[in-house]
Amino acid sequence: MEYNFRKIEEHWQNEWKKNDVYKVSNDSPKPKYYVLDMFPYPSGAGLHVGHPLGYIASDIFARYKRLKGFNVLHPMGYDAFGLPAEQYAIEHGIHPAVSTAVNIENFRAQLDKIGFCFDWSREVNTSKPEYYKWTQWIFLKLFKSFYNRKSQKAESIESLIKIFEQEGNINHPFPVAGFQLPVTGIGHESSSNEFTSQQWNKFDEFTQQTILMEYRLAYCGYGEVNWCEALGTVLANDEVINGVSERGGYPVVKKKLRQWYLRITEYADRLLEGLQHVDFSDAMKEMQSNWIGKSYGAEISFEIQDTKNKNKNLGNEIANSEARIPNLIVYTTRPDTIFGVDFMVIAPEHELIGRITSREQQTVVEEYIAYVKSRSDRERQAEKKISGVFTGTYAINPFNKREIPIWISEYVLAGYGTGAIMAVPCGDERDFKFAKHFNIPITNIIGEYFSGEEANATKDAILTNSDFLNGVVMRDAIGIVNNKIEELGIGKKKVNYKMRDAAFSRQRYWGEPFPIKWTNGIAYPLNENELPLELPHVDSYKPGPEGEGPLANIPSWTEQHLETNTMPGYAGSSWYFLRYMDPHNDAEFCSRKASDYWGQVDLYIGGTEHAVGHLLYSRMWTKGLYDLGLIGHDEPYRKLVNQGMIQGSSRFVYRLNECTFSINGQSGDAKDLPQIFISKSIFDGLNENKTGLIDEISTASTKALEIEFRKENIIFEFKKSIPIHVDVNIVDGVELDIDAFRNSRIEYANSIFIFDNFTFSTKDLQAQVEGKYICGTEVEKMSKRYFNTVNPNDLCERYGADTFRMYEMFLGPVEQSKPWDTKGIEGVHRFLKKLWRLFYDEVKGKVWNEQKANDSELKVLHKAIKKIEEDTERFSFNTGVSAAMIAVNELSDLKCNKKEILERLLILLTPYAPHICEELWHLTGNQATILDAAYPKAEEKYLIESTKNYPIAINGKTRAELNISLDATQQEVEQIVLSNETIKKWLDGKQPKKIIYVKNKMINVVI
RNA sequence: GCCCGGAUGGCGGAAUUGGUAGACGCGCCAGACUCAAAAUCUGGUAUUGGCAACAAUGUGCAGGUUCGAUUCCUGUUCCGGGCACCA
Repeated sequence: MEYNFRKIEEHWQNEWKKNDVYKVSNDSPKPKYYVLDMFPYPSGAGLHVGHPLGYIASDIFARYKRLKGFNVLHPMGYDAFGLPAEQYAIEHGIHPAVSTAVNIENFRAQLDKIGFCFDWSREVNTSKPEYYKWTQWIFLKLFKSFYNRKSQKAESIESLIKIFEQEGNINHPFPVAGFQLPVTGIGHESSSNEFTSQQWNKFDEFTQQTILMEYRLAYCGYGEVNWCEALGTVLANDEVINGVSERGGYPVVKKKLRQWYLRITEYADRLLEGLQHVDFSDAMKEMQSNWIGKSYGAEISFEIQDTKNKNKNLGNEIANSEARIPNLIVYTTRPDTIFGVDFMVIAPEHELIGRITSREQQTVVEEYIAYVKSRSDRERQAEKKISGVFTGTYAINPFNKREIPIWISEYVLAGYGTGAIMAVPCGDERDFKFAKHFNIPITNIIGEYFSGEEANATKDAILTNSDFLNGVVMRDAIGIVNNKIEELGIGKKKVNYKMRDAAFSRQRYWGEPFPIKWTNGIAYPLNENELPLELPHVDSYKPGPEGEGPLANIPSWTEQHLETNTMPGYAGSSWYFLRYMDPHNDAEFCSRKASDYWGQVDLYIGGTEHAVGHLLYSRMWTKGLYDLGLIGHDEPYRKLVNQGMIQGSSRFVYRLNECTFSINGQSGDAKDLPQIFISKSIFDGLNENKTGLIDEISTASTKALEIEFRKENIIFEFKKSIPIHVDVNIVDGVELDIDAFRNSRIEYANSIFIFDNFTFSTKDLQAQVEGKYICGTEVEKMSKRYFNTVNPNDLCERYGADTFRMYEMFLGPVEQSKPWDTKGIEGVHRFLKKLWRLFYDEVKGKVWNEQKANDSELKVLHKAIKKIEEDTERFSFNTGVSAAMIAVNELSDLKCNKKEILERLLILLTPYAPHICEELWHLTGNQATILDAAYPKAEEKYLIESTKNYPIAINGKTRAELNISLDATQQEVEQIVLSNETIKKWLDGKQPKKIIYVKNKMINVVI
């Protein structure tokens, strides 16, 4: 009886489906456990072997937890809105809903073959109205809320209105300090952004709503987008390459557009603090806290020398209001360096530029700003070339009244701090390089800590050239300066965050519509009973007139004054883990009962690429929903495991290029020439300029062509050889399947292959030649365009899902990135066959029996239980698989076919290889499914050892091995060791300095 | 440029807390079974020298701490992920 994996897997997949074995109830006496995979986008390319890595890991863990007696939720669904479907629609005219549905169907078929234990009755799809109704609903909740800094939580906007009616905004200032109240003429100073209750009550509705918008958690503002005039559309960052559009190569500039935002900055502190209560890797926590970027510093105000007005003919045309230029406010984390400031740098977007640029500098400044407009933030930061322009104007250091030139440079970003920095070249590398480049004199305030060759960002130096700070250690000076600037009223201490509010709108079609109507410039929410606001049908996916989304082209939409933006990809994925708990509820997004039962996701598996995007947004949504009392926990994920990427291992063939040939002196047409490929080692030889190689290649090619054309007197020449990607699926290891290659494309049909020893294969001669065509290899991203994708279904077809699952795990630690190589899968397949043979022999048939197990067999079993359980618990699935292999090898060696042992081994393996285990479980007489078997317990009594083979090292280098009792004392050990021949030889009659004996580890003799 | 990872035999990887570097698997070599092949089984396999015993070298590179470092520290190179509109 053979291991017929195809039959077994099909049988059990049907059986499990028929019996709804993966259906999970929200009502169970068992403890709950929630295992979640990161939400997949159903891409048209389908799954390759990299995708299921995390799903297999989570599946193993979910099955393991179920065996351990938990009620396990393990759902799957689709993050179905997204740019690729819309792009596909633009190119092929197929509605995104249609292509998405097709993709989902393929995706599902692929997943089903792998045998996952997903509860498909809970499937969600973010692009379905019954799902996005609730995305819109939550958006409205955020729209109707503000962040109360006093109570440190989200509260309803109604309660804020009440506060304004009673006390104005004295206790609740605008979240963005720079906000300017609209001038309403109702007894209000435009320079202040405080208002009283009386003022509030007199404001007209527009003013009131404009003010409230500044507080809402979901709000409308203005932001910059990548605008491509030629395409008339807004582009995503990855559609822009080096400042031009990916499609067409048209120029892209930044443009301000009305945008929706989420006020995630209000949650910065709580997002930071929450990291202390979740089980994420330190690297992940670090990435998130760096992204939030909380820093402590000071805002310092510098007066600006009014050179512009000074230079002008002071006439009466200068209105009073324009006469005084406001101060330049900089944010610094190092106020201690105030006397080392040699220049100021302001962002090219800085609002003061227009007012402070001197006439002489006008042209260069304008040119520079135009240049920067075409550059992305990332390009600006990554740029090694130093650039900038002087404004022609000086700021005044408030402490020593020194004149400080104000420069503009792209390395200062408008979005961070105040968009202006005080540059201290002796202490900051970037400032240092800038000063060197523009020959700005450098003041040294840190004495010998500054070499003059590079900046030194130390806080330990004793300050010099620093007026009242001379002799003070920098670290201490920070506080002194902070107090001083507050005392003098020239600045204040300031906590700053790098994180910005999250842009929450896209000028696209394929996303959730905003449930918002605009009337007289005021955004009004739709009523809850009007939800879902369904995405209307469109005929064209072209952008609207002013770069708005395609919805702006639909009269029935614009007539109702509905918002024309749609929500971004992360809207639906910010809360999907809650919908899985209660997926069919049409009265609520998720009942409180369901979310209280399931609570946090206990295990979340996904890639680090989501480290700061999805993970922060979903954490913020969770906190918002928690504040509003809609759920009972404020962190979505208790534990996060990051899976590594599976890279592709590409294969190359090496084609001769620019070939010419002649027959009997008559030159031939290049298109008649078969393509000629040289093996990797010959190609490498060419690159190393090995002598004579070209002749040998030409000779071999000529011979091959003579056979191919059945003619003689052929002269052949080529110029060079280039590597070409070849489909990895027709390469066995590095050996090309020549027939498959010839059949893959018409132009390859009569290819000629030249092997390492210069024998060759033509189409006709092939059978007579002994030789292998060896391909080159390279690790690249797994992608269709490199022909290195491997479809999991092909592997399931050839080896079975159980083999595929185990092999994916066996490749290495889940967290690590590694290249895929199909070659090793045979070993895992052999292991499963070996497991099968412990039960059934091809010749003898049934070999398992009901005999009593002996001690050595029990020892193998319990060792395996302990190891596999530990490894599974710590997500070390690769060593878990290897422990299973060891157990099967040892039981085979012991010729153990005893049900008493094997049955428990099956339970251990069923999370990894569910089909074969279920089959054997039933074949050995069990009626119920193995899915709910009880996980075996490792019993220590079978594992206790009395002696150990100790490595005996001389000066740390192992020289001998000795079996010594585990309860030996130091004296006993020394005696045994010193009487050993090998050790004596090394000691050479001398006394050892020391003998280190670490119980159960090792012994080291120090000479 | 900034932030976060990674690097160990021909290959994927193991070594869980500073304690025998290379478990397990692939590949390769040799052998058994077989008319033959496949499958299966047995043995070997880091490198160099040696018939062997054994010795030297060895965890990207250069240093350091330690009786002892793949593991800790400093510096450095290369590769991967992210950097706010890919998902």
